[in-house]
Amino acid sequence: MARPLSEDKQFALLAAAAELVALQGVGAPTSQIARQAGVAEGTLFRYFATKDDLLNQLYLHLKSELCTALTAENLAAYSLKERAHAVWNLYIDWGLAHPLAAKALSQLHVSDKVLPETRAKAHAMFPDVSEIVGNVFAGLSQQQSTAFSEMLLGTLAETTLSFAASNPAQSQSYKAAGFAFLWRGLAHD
Amino acid sequence: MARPLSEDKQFALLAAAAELVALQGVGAPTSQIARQAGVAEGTLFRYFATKDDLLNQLYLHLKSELCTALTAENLAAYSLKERAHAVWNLYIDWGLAHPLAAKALSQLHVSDKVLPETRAKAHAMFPDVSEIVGNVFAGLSQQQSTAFSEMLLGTLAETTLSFAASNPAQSQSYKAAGFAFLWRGLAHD
Amino acid sequence: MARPLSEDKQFALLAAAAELVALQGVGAPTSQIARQAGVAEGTLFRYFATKDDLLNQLYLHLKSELCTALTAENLAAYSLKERAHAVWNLYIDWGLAHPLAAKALSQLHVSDKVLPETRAKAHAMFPDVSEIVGNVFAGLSQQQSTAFSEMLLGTLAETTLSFAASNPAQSQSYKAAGFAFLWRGLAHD
Amino acid sequence: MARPLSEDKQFALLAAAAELVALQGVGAPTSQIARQAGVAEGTLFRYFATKDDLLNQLYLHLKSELCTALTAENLAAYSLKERAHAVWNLYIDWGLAHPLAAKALSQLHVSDKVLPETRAKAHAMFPDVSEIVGNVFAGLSQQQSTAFSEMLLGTLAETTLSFAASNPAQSQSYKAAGFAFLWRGLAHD
DNA sequence: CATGAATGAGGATTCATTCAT
DNA sequence: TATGAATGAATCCTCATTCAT
Repeated sequence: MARPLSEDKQFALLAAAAELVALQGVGAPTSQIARQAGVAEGTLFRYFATKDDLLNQLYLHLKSELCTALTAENLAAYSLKERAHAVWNLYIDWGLAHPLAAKALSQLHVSDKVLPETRAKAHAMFPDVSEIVGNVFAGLSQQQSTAFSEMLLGTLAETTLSFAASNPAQSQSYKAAGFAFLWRGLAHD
Repeated sequence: MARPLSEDKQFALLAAAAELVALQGVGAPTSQIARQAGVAEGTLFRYFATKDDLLNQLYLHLKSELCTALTAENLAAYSLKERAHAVWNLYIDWGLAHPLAAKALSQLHVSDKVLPETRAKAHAMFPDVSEIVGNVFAGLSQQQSTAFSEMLLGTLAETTLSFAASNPAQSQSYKAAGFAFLWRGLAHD
Repeated sequence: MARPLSEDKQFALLAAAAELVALQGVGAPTSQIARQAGVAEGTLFRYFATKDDLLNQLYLHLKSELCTALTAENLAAYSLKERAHAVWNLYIDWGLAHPLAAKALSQLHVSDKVLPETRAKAHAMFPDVSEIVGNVFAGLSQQQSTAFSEMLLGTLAETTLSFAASNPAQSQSYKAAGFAFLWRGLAHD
Repeated sequence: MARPLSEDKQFALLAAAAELVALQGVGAPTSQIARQAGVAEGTLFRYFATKDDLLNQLYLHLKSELCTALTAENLAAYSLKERAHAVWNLYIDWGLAHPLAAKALSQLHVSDKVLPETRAKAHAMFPDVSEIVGNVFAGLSQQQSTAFSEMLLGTLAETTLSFAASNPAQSQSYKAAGFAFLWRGLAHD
């Protein structure tokens, strides 16, 4: 076999895509992504069949990195609220540590280039949070309530993150405020 | 001296832009927007200097329509919570009644084509909600708390609206659930 | 109305396309065709939706020019053979007078970019030659015989033309030889 | 010293090229040809210096296969017409038996990628048919007449073959009709 | 010798904007 | 003022060919 497809290059392309998507949105040109990754434009298309494919894989890649960050600690010994709070903090901290990744993710979140299948795959990566989100809203099925709560959790975290990232001096306060809001909203205790 | 350019055409262009931005995102071609508005391609640029200008004006236009909807009723006589709930319902109902406008707005919300000045202008249109959002979060100034709460309110409403619009049969339940979540999160009573 | 779509430019594009298709085949780049026509590359796509569309329209255009050449004279007064011979000569003479057009036509003839509908439309432009092609071949229906004979006539003319064009000194001899071959082949008299 | 490159692979590449050129024209990508042949992309270029070289060798290869088919039988004992008819039938039958080869050949026939030298080499493979094509056309030298007649023979056969292949039920009738046309055209007896 | 990853020039097409009419 | 033809830079993607493994 000749040279194998380099994981380094694939990673470099994803990293370059994350950065440029964060800064320019999903309209970032493939030519710039390739240049930023240090490869020829044609090379990008050996790793990703189309630009849309790249965007979908980037979404999975970033979600998977986020997922890894969230499951870093073993929280089994803690109370529900403590676990929830720990995961919330891990999320915000991940976003603060990787602002471009977080920004790229929020761009992809609202892009119709990311297919429903991809979103489903990404969703499946995350551990079950139905315990955390808890209550069933009146008039909604268990499933509908959970999906709705999960989405609220996600958008709350994204908003909190953007405030925390914009005001580094207050980031810890926004982080705490966001969790307080969430936890009350979910009507625990 | 009266405005020399037809207000009808300006309005038609904004309406066309709203529809196409809702369906295709901010990448919707100006040529299609012009055609949908029933004017020539070049005419669009007599009403809006650039495409970015059109997008910014569209943002203001939609925000202003939303604002009008929210201030339709005189709520002075009601309690704080009743007023808040009424405004929440007016928001969701406006979104359900004008799904394309709401969708366009959420596209513009995340677009970097909409300038900070435009966002500030739009924000200034809305009445003060500091009373409604209430509490000050620990570690944040009054101003920071209010800005944060307002943003949480906005994203909550947007998320609620998207669920309500996708499940018309449950739209009332989502609307109620969203408000319940918000009100608890804001820690009133 | 602003400037109308210029017939001159459309014609220039078709002429440029004919020349470049003749010299380089249907793979001739649109950028070169536009340059040769003296217009910007984008302009080509205002006159022809796609390159394939251009090729199909070019086919019709050239066939129509050929058709015009063949029907220039009123031959009603002549015998069948005289009429056939006159048309044959008009064909070869047209090809000798417009070698690039003839060459382009033979490239398009074998290209799968030219759709069956286009071929049908072009075929319909030509006057009925069933009288000229005459006989029915054993085992074939009238319709099959005619289609077959017409095609033989066409390829014979194309071949004759290419020999005549390559040997200008003998062009009249090839022209006569080709007709002699055809007329005997068709088993008239 | 034996040839170092595998004849199997060379043959597989030619066969793959024939099929893809038949179906897609000379624009068929080398990568697809290689894949179809079961070898790596780069391997193709160890057997053929360039794509054009491959196309020229393919032309020779197919012409040689055709030539073999035409000289399969010993026809010395038959009359001129019988021999001519037999060869004609062998041609058409070969084309019906190997439709992709025949289609590829007609694509190559009109392609300017096949060099004059290649065409000359291919022509030299075929036995002399000057006896069969017979007559000298008025105004043309013996050599010119023969070349012209040979070309007419070739294009007639190609046209006949395409009709026969498209209408399998009538293929024998087209085959006979084509020969009748040719024989009369050549003005024998 | 075989492989297939890497390359980058080139191709068709789109689109915001200008300007002649 | 309204029009829409004209523009050409920019975009995504293809592909013949090279060369490291």
